[in-house]
Formats: sequence, structure tokens, C-alpha cells
Amino acid sequence: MNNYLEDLNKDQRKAVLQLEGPSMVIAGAGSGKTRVLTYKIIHLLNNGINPQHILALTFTNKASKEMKERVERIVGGGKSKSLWMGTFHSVFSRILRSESEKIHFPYNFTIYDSSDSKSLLKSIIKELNLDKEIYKLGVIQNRISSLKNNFITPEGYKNHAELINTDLKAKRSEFGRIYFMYQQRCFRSGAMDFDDILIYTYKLLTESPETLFKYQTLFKYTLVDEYQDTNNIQYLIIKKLVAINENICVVGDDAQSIYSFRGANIQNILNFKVDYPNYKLYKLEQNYRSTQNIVKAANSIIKHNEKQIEKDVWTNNIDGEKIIVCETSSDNDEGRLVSNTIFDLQKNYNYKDFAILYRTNAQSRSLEESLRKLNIPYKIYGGLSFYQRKEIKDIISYFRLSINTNDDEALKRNINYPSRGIGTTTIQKLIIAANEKKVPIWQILNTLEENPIKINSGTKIKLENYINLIKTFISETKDKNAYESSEYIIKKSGIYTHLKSDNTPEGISRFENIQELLSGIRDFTDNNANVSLSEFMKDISLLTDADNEKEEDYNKVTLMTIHASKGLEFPYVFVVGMEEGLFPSMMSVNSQSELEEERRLFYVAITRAEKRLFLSYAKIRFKWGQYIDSDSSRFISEINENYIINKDFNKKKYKELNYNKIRKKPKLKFQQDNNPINNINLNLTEGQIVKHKIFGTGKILQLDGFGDNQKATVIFENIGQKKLLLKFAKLQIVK
DNA sequence: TCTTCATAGTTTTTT
DNA sequence: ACTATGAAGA
Repeated sequence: MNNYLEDLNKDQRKAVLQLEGPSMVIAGAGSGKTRVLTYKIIHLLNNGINPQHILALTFTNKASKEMKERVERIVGGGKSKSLWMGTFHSVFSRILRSESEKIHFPYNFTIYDSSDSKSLLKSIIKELNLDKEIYKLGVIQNRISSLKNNFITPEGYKNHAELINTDLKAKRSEFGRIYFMYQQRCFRSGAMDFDDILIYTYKLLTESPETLFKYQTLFKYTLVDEYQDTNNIQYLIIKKLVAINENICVVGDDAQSIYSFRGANIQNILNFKVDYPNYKLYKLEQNYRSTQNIVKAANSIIKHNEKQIEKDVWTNNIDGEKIIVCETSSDNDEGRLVSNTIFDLQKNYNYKDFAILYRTNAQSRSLEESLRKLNIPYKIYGGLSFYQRKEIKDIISYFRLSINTNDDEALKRNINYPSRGIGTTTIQKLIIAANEKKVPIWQILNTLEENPIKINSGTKIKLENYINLIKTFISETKDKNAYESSEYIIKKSGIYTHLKSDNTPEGISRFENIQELLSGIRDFTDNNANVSLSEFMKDISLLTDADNEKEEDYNKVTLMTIHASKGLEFPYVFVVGMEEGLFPSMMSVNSQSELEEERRLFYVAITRAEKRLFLSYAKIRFKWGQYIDSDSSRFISEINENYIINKDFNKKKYKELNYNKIRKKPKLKFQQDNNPINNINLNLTEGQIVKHKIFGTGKILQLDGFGDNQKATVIFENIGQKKLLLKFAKLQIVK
């Protein structure tokens, strides 16, 4: 504990020791950026600073969780719990909740995730009778988000001739109206989208000087991680918050700025010296993570960018092996190459030492398939987070509505799920009435008598039943703890029986997810028996896949997008799909600045590797239902060739010797029982006789899908034909 | 009103 | 290949 400063090198220590005043740490990849941040917090605490006076903003929940744990390990005493540490969104939503009345929101405001926003936009576009070919959902959503990130409100838009002109040219004359309605509807529903959290924070700090002063004096020390990926509003918020004491330390690396599509602005790094002319600059240039070959290759790549801060990243580590670049004939071959290599190497290492990184989520499919064939356990980040799955969102919508009855999106989602005979016509009538009166749908439901809505008596009874159901949920969430009330809601809403009666493979899987949700809530209440459901719900929309890591996933190969890999490191890294049009992405090759961002993304990818790096590309890739020819990425030819070796996977050596041999006799020692992928029996064929625990003996008629989704249609002796998801069915082969 | 079947569009990255 | 949507039938 006393010697913690000795864990740091000279530059790191200098950065940590400066507690007062503005400072910026420009940290090359693998140079101990997180370590500096963590130790700076520790040093502050050691100098008697109260943890409540420290604001530390991170890029992901995971990063903040890990940093808290490291602080706790060294400082102890539960101090890390009192730190204001988290992502921008989580810290500011916490502040917004406690100041909610000042911005005229309920304390329990809902956070709309992007699918909620989409659904709201969709209904607005429909209500306005607009052509959805012209008003494309995704485009509208992105445009609204980028306006918000530039702090342009619907009112601001109205006065912005240039923006209006752009929309007129794109024949979207009604865009301003959509934006206005969207914002109004969110407000009426007591809901904020991701961007609103930042907007309202800024608004709060601007419009209420005493609130601003309160937080300016509360946060005596402010630290910001991944500063290169902050956007305009984040920049403005920080600037306001630190204006009194100017004890601000930002840490970042311009070479790793990869989120400009989301409004991140590298200029924030360059502006720092303008805003705080007396700032101190620290550069961390020694890389501790990677071999010489990897560090030098990364430097040779990033040199191709024009826009960058002078920096010379170096390492004392060994030269290591050269980077392997491999051409494969197809995406499936690429999958095989990677799986084979991992299969060979893991004899000496653990599965968790390997990561496979790709540009787009869609690329995971062929990789998963080949990993599964070799029984290599893997975990996959990205795509849908647990809380985004349909069945989970369905349940959560009841939770949301019970906590905030103004939440129209939640109401629309569950008013007829499970089906209770309230059809689209009725719902449409309710929505129209709500819009006419400018109130949430729930209020219309509660005043049916006073409203001239034409509904027949049968429907009315159904609606009344629904209202009463929700009312019991409301009182339940008030009186009981999170676990008790959530269990009550799941049962009484009818979802429990509805899913339980669904014996299709998908239905079984959904049912299991519900139970996982319940057990998650139970864990939550185990720590605090009196905690309410609304506490549990607070941050759910802000959670991502990475925040849901399970114990049994510890020792598995990691698959993720390069974006998701930021801040992580692995001994062995495979960057796949190094093809023109894929990486760099087709969308970015026409603009210099976007191409440079792709290059930074590649820089991030290769600097994740500690020991060895493998790059691969496929000559033919299956895309949009057809095969596409592609060339190797320009980024490969930009690497200084001293650090790479070209290999050709098409050579017989790889293909015959490794893959086929392994395929013929899969090794059994890697099969663990708790690993779902092993419940898939690789040797099933059509026509086989199998045995099921409950259904008895039967014959396989048909096999569909792959891996987790592999299904068998089986005709059982006693109960007839069933479709089973092999992941759960655990069939035994009789013959 | 609900279910089923056919068709169209989709893939860049995400708090 | 996979999901979301819409039309047609029950």
C-alpha cells in the first residue's frame, strides 16, 4: 500500500503526482493509461480527499467496475463505493434523478434504448401519414441523434436554414415536425433517450445556477478516461463542472479515436490547451503490452494518417514473432484457419488468451460455426444485449409501466401481450385520443368514461381488466421488494403460463431467459432485501452485453467487434475479414476523415495483441445471400513488411493435415457439462433413433440450423412429431 | 382479432 | 440467412 507509487514508471508517476490543476495525459496503446487513472484516484484518496468529491468518468460500465475493484484492492475500506465513478450516461442519469423536479421529469423517468426510440419514431411517422420510403427510420433516428449531439433542439432546428435546406433537398420537409413530436412525446412519457441524458444534464447545469454550483463544489477532482471519444455535449458538461476549481485530468489517445460516427470529436483533445492554458501535458509512450513487432507494425500503420498528435510509442519487450498474414479462399476457410490455429495453440495456453476481432457483428457466424466443430468454447459480445431480447423486453415493459405509467412505449408493448383480445384497432383509437388530449395513453385508459371513444362493451371489459392488472402491479412494486414484485408480475401478467405452454425450442429458450432474469433480480435483492424494483430498473437500459459476464464464461475464446475491444488486451489476437469494402468499410472509403478513422480502428485492433497477431482475409465472402469476390485490405499493404510474414491457407499443408484430421476425431477432453455448446451432439444424422428424457424414443426426420440454433424434427413413438432445440434437448443416440 | 404464409430489405461501428 | 411486414384466411 505504501509503495504503490513504485509500480509506476517515471512518466506515469509524474502524471499521478499532479493532483491540482488541469492536466492531460496522452497515452499510447498499452502504455498503462488505466493504471495512471487508477493510481491517481488512489493517490487522491491517500491525500485525504473524500471519495465523494471525486468524479471519474469512463467509457464503459465494465471499465468503471474494474477500476473500482483495483482501487478497492489497494485502498480498501469500501471507499471505492462512494466514488462518483461510471460512464457519462450512468453518472448523469443518477444526477438527473435526484434533480428530476428541476427539469420537470419524474424521479422514475424511463430511459429509452434505441429500439424504444425507433418504435416511437415509427408511430410518429405513421401518424403523420408520411412515406416510410422517404422517411427511413434509421436515417431519421441518426439525424435526430446527431442534432442532439450538436445541441440543436427542435426549436433550434426551426431557425437553422441550412439544416432545413438539407432536409428539403432530401425531400424530408416534415423532418422538423417529426423531431419536435418525438421530443414532445418522450417528455410526455417521462422518458429520455441516450442523448437526452446528456442534453438535460447540460440544460440543468445551465438553467439552474445553484445546481451547477452544488456539483461544481461537490466534484473537487474530475478525471475523464478515453477523452478522445467524448462528444460536444460531454465536453460542454465537463467544462461547466470544473470551471471553479479546474482540477481536471483527462486521459486519452488521439490515435484510438473510433467513435466519431457517434459524435465523438477529437478536437476536444486539441481544445484542451485553449480552455486551460496553464495545463500540464504528460505523454506515456512506453508500451508494456506488446512485442516489438506488434508495436512497430502499429506505428507503421498509424503513420499513414495525417491528423495526429506527435507521439513515439516504443517498447522494451522482446521482438516476438512476426505478424502472420493469411489469405484464405472463403469466409468458411477463414473460420477454419482461425479455429485450427487456436486448437493447436491452446494446448499450451488457455482459451481466454485468444480473441477474434472483426469489423461487423455479422462476421461472427462463420467463425462460430468452425469453433463449434472443434469444440472450442467461446463467448460472443455485441449483437443483442440480454436486456434487448424480445421476451426480456416484454417483461421489462410491465416493470417499466408499473414504475412509470406514462411510459407509452411500454404500454403499447404489453397491452396485448400475452394476447388478451385488445387488437390494433382499439390500440389505435387510444393512441389517437391520447394525442388529441396531449396526455399519456394511461390517462386515457383511466378516464374511458369521459372520453368519446367508440369501443364496444366487450372490449371495454378487456381494457378494464388490463387497467386493474396494472394497478395491482403498481401497488406491488411499491410495497414489495424487487424480487417479490417481479415474480408477481411475471406470473400475473400471464407471461409465465404463456411461455411455459410453448414447447417449441425457441419457447423453451425464452422461458429459460425469463428465469435467468428472475435469478438476476434475486441476486440483486440478496445484497439488499428492501431494494425496490424501480432501483433495479434504473440502469438497465444502459447495460450492455459486456456488463453481463457470467462466471462460466471465464475461460473461453472471445469474439467481438473491434469497437467493443477497446481498452482490452489478449495474448493472441486474430483480426479477420481484412478485405477492401469490409475493413475499411465500404461506407468510409470515399472520405479522407472516415478512412483515417478506419485506420485508427485497425490501429486499435492490432494493439490489443500482447504476443502474437494474425491477420486474415477471404477471397470470397458470403454476403447478402450471395458470394462476393474481394481484395485484401489496403491496410495490410500499409504495414511495414519487416514485421509480417505471408502465409497461404490454401496450401495443402494447413487444410489436409490439421483440419480434416481433427474433424474426424474430436477430442473429448474439452467437453464440459455446463457448456451449452457441448449439448449439441455433432454426430446426429437424419433417420437416427434417439431418446429424450421426457418424450421417450423417436426418429429424427430432419435437422435444421447450426450450433445454438440447431433443431431436430423428431417423431416420437408416443406423442408424435416435435421440433427440438438441441441446445436444450440433450438427445441420446439409441441407434 | 388472430394466425399463417409470402415477400422485401438488410449489414458499420454503440452509450 | 434472418427478421419484419403485410395480405389472406380462420
